[in-house]
Amino acid sequence: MIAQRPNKRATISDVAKLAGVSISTVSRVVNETAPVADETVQQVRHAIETLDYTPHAAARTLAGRRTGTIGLLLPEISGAFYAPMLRGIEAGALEAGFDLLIHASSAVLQERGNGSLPLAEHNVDGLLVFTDRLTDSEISRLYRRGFPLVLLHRTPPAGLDIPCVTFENKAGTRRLIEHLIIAHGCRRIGFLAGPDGNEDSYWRELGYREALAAHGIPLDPSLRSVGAFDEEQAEAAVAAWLRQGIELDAVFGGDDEGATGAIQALQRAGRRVPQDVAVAGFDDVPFARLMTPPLTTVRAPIEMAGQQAASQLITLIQGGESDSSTLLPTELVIRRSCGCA
Amino acid sequence: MIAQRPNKRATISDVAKLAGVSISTVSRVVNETAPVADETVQQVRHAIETLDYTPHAAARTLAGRRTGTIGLLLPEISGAFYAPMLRGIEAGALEAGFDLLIHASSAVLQERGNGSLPLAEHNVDGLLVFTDRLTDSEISRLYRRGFPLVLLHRTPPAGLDIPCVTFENKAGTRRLIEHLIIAHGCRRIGFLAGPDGNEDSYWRELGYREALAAHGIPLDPSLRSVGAFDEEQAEAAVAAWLRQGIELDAVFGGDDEGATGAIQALQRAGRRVPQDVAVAGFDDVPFARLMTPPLTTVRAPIEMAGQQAASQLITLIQGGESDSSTLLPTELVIRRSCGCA
DNA sequence: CTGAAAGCGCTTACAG
DNA sequence: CTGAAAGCGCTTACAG
Repeated sequence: MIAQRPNKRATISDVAKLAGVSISTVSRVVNETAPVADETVQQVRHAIETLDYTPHAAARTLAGRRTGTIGLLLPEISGAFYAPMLRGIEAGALEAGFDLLIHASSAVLQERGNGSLPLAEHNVDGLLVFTDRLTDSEISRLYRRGFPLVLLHRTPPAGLDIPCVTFENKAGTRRLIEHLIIAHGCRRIGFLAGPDGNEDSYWRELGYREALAAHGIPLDPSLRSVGAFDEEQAEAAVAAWLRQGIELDAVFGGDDEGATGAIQALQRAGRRVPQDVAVAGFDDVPFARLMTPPLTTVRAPIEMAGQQAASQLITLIQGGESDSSTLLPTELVIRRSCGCA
Repeated sequence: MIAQRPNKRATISDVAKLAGVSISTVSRVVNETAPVADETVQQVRHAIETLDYTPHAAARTLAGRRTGTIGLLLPEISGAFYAPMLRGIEAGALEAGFDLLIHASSAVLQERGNGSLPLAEHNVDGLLVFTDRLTDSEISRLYRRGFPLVLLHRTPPAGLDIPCVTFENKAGTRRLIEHLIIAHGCRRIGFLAGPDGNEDSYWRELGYREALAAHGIPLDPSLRSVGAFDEEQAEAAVAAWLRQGIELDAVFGGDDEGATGAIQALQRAGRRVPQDVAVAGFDDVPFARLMTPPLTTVRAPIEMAGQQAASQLITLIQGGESDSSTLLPTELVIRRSCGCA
């Protein structure tokens, strides 16, 4: 068993005393916020070292009115999607010297017992919002307070000029579906939608429709189901199609997880992929190329999206201007699951 | 272009004024830290609501000497390993009402320009350390200050009584290797070590050796290479074995990423898995069961490890006692890559 | 280049 | 049950 023994820490006054200067001067050498005589700097530095002094973040925040931290609101941490996204956000935050506070709870911005919000104006200087859990009205409230906000994969509520960064979902999907149509002659292409209300999915569906329309293929509503960007749900959806005897020559999984589930269902039912049914995804998650067959998909710059979102947020925090909306390019990645050799 | 317009916020004094009470009273109703007359409570609550008041975290921290936040130090965010680990840590933190601050930089605990540490005594109440980047001496320094610390996948520097949580690496690996030996008659089993100095890998190697010894199989040093828990490095290592004409009837990838690389190298060289060479991993990452062939591996309770580590840290922070070391059980997961049907 | 002082927004004894 | 006051450890005008 281990118990903790508390311990006194050096403060700015201790340093000032030891160095024989005022705390203002210590603050100045620590922050390089005003010129200080060389000799004085040396004394202060030495005192800092011998006392192992480290400034107290909360005191700084309170006195200086900034936390040096950005917050991230996530729906939940799972799936291959998150690692690259977090890496990008971390990179964006760090390169500007900001810390990252994350909240993946489903109850985010729910009040806590003590009445404070888990992630709000006071522990972060701004918020990156990637979740449907935050309602439009909560977003409005923060926005009206002038609190810096950047949305990921989600457009702002009507009338609010909040920056958002998303992928070029529609064009990417359209290119993918057209490849299926043109190169592989597919005409009955199943579409697996994402979770309800998901905007990425909304645009992908538009791209899907455009591709069909452009090639004179009528839209068949029975070819639409919900995979929810979830392997299991996608598998169930495709299994249901198969059970109902719905003819398919391809299925677009909505994302790579959905494609994975689709492949499972197909193979389980004895269909060969891609010989009997082509399958394609979206994201190009690290595992996509390792699947059997390797997955044809649309590469989304997930990491870059995270980094850009973080950078934009920090620009806003620092009083700068930010683009109101960023659409990151996507790229078709052709592998074998579509039928290409 | 979007620019930010700042905005005034209500403070505890505003609330006190509006409610016609002192700030002490407001503090008491907000924190439920002392009995307050019902009527007063109502007035204060009402004032809080009309002013949309939210306590300032930094002020609370400064006055109350706690941040309500735990920090996490990671080497880098990548691989299928991280999502479950983060999920567990988040869960552990949240259930105790703590926030999570993460740092995945390689330069962690490196001083910043302003002399403050990115993650230290002042922005967090305790630290979860899962990285080799933090040297033993840095850990000692924090420990000596009485700063709550919990180590993940790493034992404390000699003499320091710091709690750590790890997997049952040795026993799990031994069971796995014995399965290869007993069920599949393997005798020339390649071992792919993790990154240099990695403790998980160290124990897995001991388990590997024990298994061989228990079955009278001599240790062949040429059967050891470094995969670094990385797909590409593992692939290169196995490719090198093949090129050198080293005979193998199985390879243990060190972890699932390593196993993935091994399978790639083997298949690329025309060897069938598992008919020609069996392959096994460690972790049972979400994708393991989806690989071709489905991967035989050792299931590590990654998410639980994260949660336990967070809980233990919070126990320490709250002045409680914590186990000095937690060894989480692992479980053999037999699929097809070992040769089982 | 340097210091004294006010103030950031809270919590927490101390009185009553 | 309630308030006045000190103090948490800094930053930042204001003087000099």
